[in-house]
Amino acid sequence: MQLNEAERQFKLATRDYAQLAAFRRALREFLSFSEAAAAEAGLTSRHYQAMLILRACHEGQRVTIGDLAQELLIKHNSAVGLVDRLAQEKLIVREPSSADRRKVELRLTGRGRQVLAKLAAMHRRQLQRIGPVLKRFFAELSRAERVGGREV
Amino acid sequence: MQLNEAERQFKLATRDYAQLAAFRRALREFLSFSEAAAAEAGLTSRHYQAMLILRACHEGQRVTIGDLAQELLIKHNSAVGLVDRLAQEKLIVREPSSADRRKVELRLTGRGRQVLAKLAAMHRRQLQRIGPVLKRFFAELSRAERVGGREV
DNA sequence: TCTGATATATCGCGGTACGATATTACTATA
DNA sequence: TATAGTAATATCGTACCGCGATATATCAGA
Repeated sequence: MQLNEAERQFKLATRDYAQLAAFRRALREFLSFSEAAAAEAGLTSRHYQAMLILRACHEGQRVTIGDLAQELLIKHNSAVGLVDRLAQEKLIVREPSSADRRKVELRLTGRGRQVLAKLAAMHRRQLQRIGPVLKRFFAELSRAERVGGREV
Repeated sequence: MQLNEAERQFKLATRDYAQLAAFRRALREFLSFSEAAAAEAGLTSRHYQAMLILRACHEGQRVTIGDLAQELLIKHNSAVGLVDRLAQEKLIVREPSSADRRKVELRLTGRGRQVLAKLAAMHRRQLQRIGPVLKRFFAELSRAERVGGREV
């Protein structure tokens, strides 16, 4: 196929596009799995991610709405809405910080931890399944890098 | 930290949650990068993904709206809306199929290919950057798998 | 105590995916 | 060549979610 100027400049051939497309496809499949798994529990993937962040932090540490926003790469007002939804589902509770009364600390409920445990286990298994595919992708990618951006 | 029933059942400790959280964080960072890169060109990440699919297919092959929906893991009515937006931005054109007049074949415009080439190159570089991180994650994950779901 | 910064909350908007449905075109069978 | 059934695309209304703008409460420093 005739390459256009930009494609020549960036040294991209159909094969490279196919490789990138395959990676994105794998990513979509994982995210789609995540949505479906969460949906089984009546949640969204965002809910799962938020709970994961709460559970992953060290004991004694408390995650605030601001922390959550920062970790999820969303604005704090978006995080407020997310926390509203999580609290409504009785997955987490808001606890006003005693040290700084502007802050709201978030804690998983028992139900939250149980739902999360199941979801986390499912995600772990799924990642173990797709791991080899992604490993191969990145191996090819770094090989291409060594020979100057294109396979030989 | 005291583990609840579900966590014991699935053999999950705080460290495992942290690992999963770190992976999701890396994913979010990549997706966020993708959104930002697309936004620079006045597009969304979805636009990029759709164009990537059109460009990745073998020469002579034509992607229809149904194909696009299937590849993007969205419903066909969602794909129609996406194609509307791409066509409005003059990134692709609709071409009624001569073989089956129900179908609409999609083709990248010159502008579409140029924009895509730049975005693809940026994504490729970003993936080369984050590759080592993800490789390490999957290595740890498969190591944990071999010793029975938990690090020793 | 005044001022500016910080943390959370509220409100309305826009984008996008979806379900339901419509429209057009193809295919098979009699 | 009717007719029924299926397939591909399009349309419409709805819902969710992230965001910008703004408000309110609290903290920290001069």
